[in-house]
Amino acid sequence: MLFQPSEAELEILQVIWEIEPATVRSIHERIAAAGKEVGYTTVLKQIQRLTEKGALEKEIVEGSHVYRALVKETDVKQELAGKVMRTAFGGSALQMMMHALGNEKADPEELLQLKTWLDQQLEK
Amino acid sequence: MLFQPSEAELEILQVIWEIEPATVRSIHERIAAAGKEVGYTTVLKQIQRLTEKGALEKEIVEGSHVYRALVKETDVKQELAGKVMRTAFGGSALQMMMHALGNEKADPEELLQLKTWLDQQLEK
DNA sequence: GGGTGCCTACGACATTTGTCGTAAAAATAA
DNA sequence: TTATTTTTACGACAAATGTCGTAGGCACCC
Repeated sequence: MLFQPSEAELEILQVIWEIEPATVRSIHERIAAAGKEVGYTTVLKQIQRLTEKGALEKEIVEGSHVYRALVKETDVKQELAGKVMRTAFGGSALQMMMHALGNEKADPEELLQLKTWLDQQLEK
Repeated sequence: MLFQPSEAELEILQVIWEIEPATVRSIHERIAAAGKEVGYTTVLKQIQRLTEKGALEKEIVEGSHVYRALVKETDVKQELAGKVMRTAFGGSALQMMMHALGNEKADPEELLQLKTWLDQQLEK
């Protein structure tokens, strides 16, 4: 089974996918910049756990520790979205979609892109 | 903040939304029928916790206990889908969509329905 | 009235999560 | 070479989760 990160773990993974290879400090800074105030050692601990679980690998380059993801962003996200769709929306992408956009009026730009993608899918 | 059920809790909520008002036994049976083997008291415990948390209410009708949901299906699901969209897909419904359908070739029927809904959205 | 069974109430546990604090190790600055 | 500042390694904890086991209650059957 593919790796299913917890919330805090996913947050860290996202940063790593973006700036990989990353140091604990750089990751902590990103998280902080995103408005989430959490201690440095808290982030470190999560990173260590992710490494234990095999989702990250640590490499020591000239004394400093840098981390890289061992799980692919697409795979993890596909697993996540797929699981939600299956367990909460009976496997219906449409249902999931409607609930996701629900009340908030969807961004027109998004809708157009979605339409483009959809037309493409229908052609096949 | 809206109620955010854990996995096991959501599974029970789904059954209740469907057959409400429900008894512990009927819920347990549904879960079992769906292929998830879990003890009767396990389900009971989850139901009691959901009730404590205010997601369900218990009524005693002629000696037997029946439960009803106090949280709306739409609200809970909107919260869930919205949260995933925001935290994992940067708020992009399109991204979530593509990952959800990802590898598996999407069901044409689904895609058509989605298209219909989409066109409707675009008109507004 | 006593036995048999289903139901509910409760507590217990092992795990997982999210967060830190502290101490040891390393790297830097003085 | 000593202070000082960073970093890393490890527990430690409380809360949440998923699962049961056990003990009482009640209802029904003979």
